[in-house]
Amino acid sequence: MDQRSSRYARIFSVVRAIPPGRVATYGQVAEMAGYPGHARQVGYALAAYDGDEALPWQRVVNAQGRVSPRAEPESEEIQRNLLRAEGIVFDSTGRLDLERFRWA
DNA sequence: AAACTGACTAATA
DNA sequence: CTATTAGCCAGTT
Repeated sequence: MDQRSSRYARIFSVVRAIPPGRVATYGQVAEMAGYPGHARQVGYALAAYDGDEALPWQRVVNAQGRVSPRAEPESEEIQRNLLRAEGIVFDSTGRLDLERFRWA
């Protein structure tokens, strides 16, 4: 993907702005990017991410404070690993405290 | 051009 | 707690 999709560009911009040790929900990113209600589009944007540019995609979780399942089952563990390394704590059910870690 | 497919969410039952 | 419904949009077939 490239600049053709201005939507994606703005979404990535917001994701890149999430500070370490914090997380944001898809809906939150969409809203901050200027697309309220387009939470799904945020997920699609990340799914289309090649890996070229630096992007902390792991800091984006769903509204339940959980890592959304995707094609690769192992990537879920990778994501939680990255977040734990930043100080995020998951409970026994694999859920994190949004009230505490959510990026305002 | 039409149909399918997904890293989502909030509301309702 | 699970299931269903409806909004949303871009890339692929």
